[in-house]
This record gives sequence, structure tokens and C-alpha cells, in this order.
Amino acid sequence: MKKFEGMGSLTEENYIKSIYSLSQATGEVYVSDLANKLRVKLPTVNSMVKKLAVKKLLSYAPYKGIKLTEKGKKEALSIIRKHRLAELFLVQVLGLGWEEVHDIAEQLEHVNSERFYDRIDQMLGYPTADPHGEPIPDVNGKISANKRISLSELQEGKSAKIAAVGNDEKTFLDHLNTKGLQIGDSVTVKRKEAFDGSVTITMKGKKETMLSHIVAERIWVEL
Amino acid sequence: MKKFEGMGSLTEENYIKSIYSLSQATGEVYVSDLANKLRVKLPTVNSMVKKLAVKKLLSYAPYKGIKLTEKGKKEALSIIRKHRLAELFLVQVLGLGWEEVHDIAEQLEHVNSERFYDRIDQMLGYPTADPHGEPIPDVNGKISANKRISLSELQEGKSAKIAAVGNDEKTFLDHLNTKGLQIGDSVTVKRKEAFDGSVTITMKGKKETMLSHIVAERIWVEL
DNA sequence: TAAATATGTTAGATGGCTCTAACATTTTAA
DNA sequence: TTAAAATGTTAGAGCCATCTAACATATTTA
Repeated sequence: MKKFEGMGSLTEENYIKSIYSLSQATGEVYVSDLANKLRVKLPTVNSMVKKLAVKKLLSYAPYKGIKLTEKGKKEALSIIRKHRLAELFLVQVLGLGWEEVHDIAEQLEHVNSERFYDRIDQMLGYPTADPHGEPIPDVNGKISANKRISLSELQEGKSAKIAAVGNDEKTFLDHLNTKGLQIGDSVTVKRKEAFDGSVTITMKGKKETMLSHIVAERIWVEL
Repeated sequence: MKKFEGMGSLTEENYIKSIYSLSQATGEVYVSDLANKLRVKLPTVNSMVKKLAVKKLLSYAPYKGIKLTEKGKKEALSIIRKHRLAELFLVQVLGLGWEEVHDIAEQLEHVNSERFYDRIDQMLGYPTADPHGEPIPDVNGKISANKRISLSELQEGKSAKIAAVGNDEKTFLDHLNTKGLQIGDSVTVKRKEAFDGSVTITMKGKKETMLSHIVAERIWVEL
């Protein structure tokens, strides 16, 4: 699996991708966040980050946060594009379940072939969101902007459409399945408990369901 | 891209696969053949071979040939199965050209997911040959036996069906395209030149074509 | 604000896969 | 049948991504 000149190693790609997604979620990315996400120790991240800084994929100063450069963002978006196209493909073409495709997509996202992904993109009709509802960047890294908020931020009485979930863990996705929640479903917030942050919602044709704060927080909705 | 316990690394997989295909072609496999095929130096192969011997994937004694064990063969067949399913998939489902799919399949063959390959297998209708005509081992490593000979061995006047090509280089595949040769075509040997081993063939609806020995040798036919 | 805690960095080691240089064995041919 | 050529092996090094142990800097809190 030889990569083209100038391409990062598989490991580098994973760092870049993780930095990107962490910065989307929290703005700033710290060495420890990365270590945590990638399940490696701090010094490992430290040296890798220095290396990526030399390659101009990110900017970084000791004891400060990590920021992707334009070059780094471009690479991250390319990997994310491949990941999400792969997920959608696995679900729509191969008929796999949306909660089981993540691990396979993690592997497919490193496949180095423009042709391969162009064809998949074409076959899927140039989609703009993956099966989790996450937006798919186009070939140039552009993301169709669609303002989203967390379900936990939605006011009582308001309705919105489930657009994405901010977690790929199987246990989480299984939980949503048991609750009968799907991307695209419209939900209405009936009550929000100040005490524990839990949210009670209704959906067309179903009775009330309660979601704990930790779950609601990870569900993204569009108004 | 974490592998399951007991699985070989990507590098190991490539060694096993190459040993298998070299042994199919020539019976015996030598350190130098492998070094050549994998484009690494002799000592590299030497140490890797020792390592694989410890893992009981092959048997080997210094200055002697290399032989896969049953365990090694099983792993090789699993990788080859994935490679060939991937090639066929790329051609039949994604509509890529049969001469361009090899590099992508080289990457896809390392994807670790039974589900993924089961689905592809199913979608393709449990095929027994890839777009080059090479047989696809089933889940248990079984290959549907179909005796083949090289076109260069076919006697004058005899006809046979092109079943496979023994070379994946782009220049070779392009050459076959220019000659108008396709897997599945029936050809008849009109003349064989003793001097240079070249073979002149005819095909239904086309005029005579001459193939050099080096080309005829790499085309496999079934009677 | 000084001590305790959390976070980040440096130094040095390891295992995987590769290399070059030097040496050993086997095969070929004069 | 021995010298030359081809092939294979060993020793020692380097790079990558990782680790642990020790040390440094920031942040929190008593």
C-alpha cells in the first residue's frame, strides 16, 4: 500500500483527522485530548505534533494549543470526505447497518485513489451527508453549511430534525436504535430537567421518550 | 486501522501473498525472488522470512527454498480472495477499467472485515473468477479447479478460451487491449514460430494477430 | 500566594521494517 | 576441480511510532 510522494503515513492521517474533529467539537485542541482520543501516551503525541508542525500541517508552540494550517485542514477534509463517502456507500450500496460501518470506513478512508472515490461519489449521487447525518465535504473540501445545534440546547416546545450524531461508539448507536431514533426524524422537546439535563421528546407516531443529558448532547438537530 | 489479535501486519500480509503467488508460478520460492518481487533487499527478506517461520506461517531452512505451511496458505488465500473480489467489484460495480483496478485492490485486500467482503461476494453473486480470469477462493480457501495452460503451450490448430493473464503490469494489460484480447475470448493458434516462440492467433470476427513469446506465455487458456 | 494538582516536555529505550557492508555457501564454467 | 559468479546470511545501523521515567510549566485551590 504505497502512498504517493508527499502524502502522510497512515498514522499521520489519523492525527490530522483527530485534530480536525477535536477542533470542530471544542475549538482548541490540546496534546492530552489527542493522546486520549488516539489512545497513545502524551510524549508520543508530543513528538508527532512536532513532526507535523515541521511539515507545516499544523502550528504549535510548547504548552499552547494545536491548530491545523490551511494545508492541514485540506488534508483533514480529504480524509473526512473519504470516511463519510465510505460510510454512506457501506450503508446504501452494501446494505450494512449504520452502526456497524464506522470501523470499516476507518480503514477505507486511507485508500489512496481519486478514481475510487470519484466513482463512489458519483454512484451515490454526490451526497452531502453521511448516514450519521454528518456533512460530506466536496472534492475541494467545501462543506454545505447547515447550522446545527445540540438537542440538549433546543428549547422546550420547539421541534427540529435530527441531522447528525456526535459519537460513533457502538453502544451509543445501539442506544439510539432502541429509542427508535433515526437521522431525519422530527422531534419535539416536551420537557427539559434542569436537575440532570435530561430531555423528554416526542416523535410522530411514538410515545414520549426520555434522553439523558449525555445522549441529548450528542444529537445534532436542524431547525 | 487496528488489526485483530493474531493477524499479520500489512507487511506480513504482503510477504505471505507474494510467497504464495511465486510458488504458484514456479513451485519453489527463493529469498531473491521475493526480494525482487517486493522490491526490498535480500537481508530484509531474510529476516522477515525468519520471523514468519517462527510464526509457523512458512517453513524454511538457510540456503533452501521457502514453503508456506497450511496456516500460511490459508492466510494467503484469504488475502487473494479479498484482492480478487475487490478487483471484480471495482470493475463490475464501480465501472472501473480492468487494467486500472489492481492498485486499488492492493489496498482493499488489507481491509479487515468479514462483513464487508461477505456483502461484496453476495452482491457479485459468489463469483469464481476475477476480471483477469483468475479464480477467486471461497470463504474456506477452496479454489474451483480448472486446468489451465499457457497460450504459448497450446498446439498449432487448437482452440481455447482466454481464462486469465499472469501479469498485472499496466503496460502488459494495455498491450492486450490494443490487440483486442479479452478474458473469455476464444482464440485459435494458427502458427507457432520455433525461432522466437511467437504465436499467431485468430479470433472470431478479427484478423490474425501475432503475439510475442513473452506475451503468449503470460496468457492462460482453458481448453 | 504558595502548595497541590494537572498538564506538557525531554531523554532514552524498544520493536518493526528497512538499509549497507562484510562474510558464507552454492552453483557454474574455465 | 578449482576459480569465478551467483546467491544467501550476519552484523550493525537508521527511521518510525511507540513507550516509561524524570523533569518543567500552568492552573487550581487552600
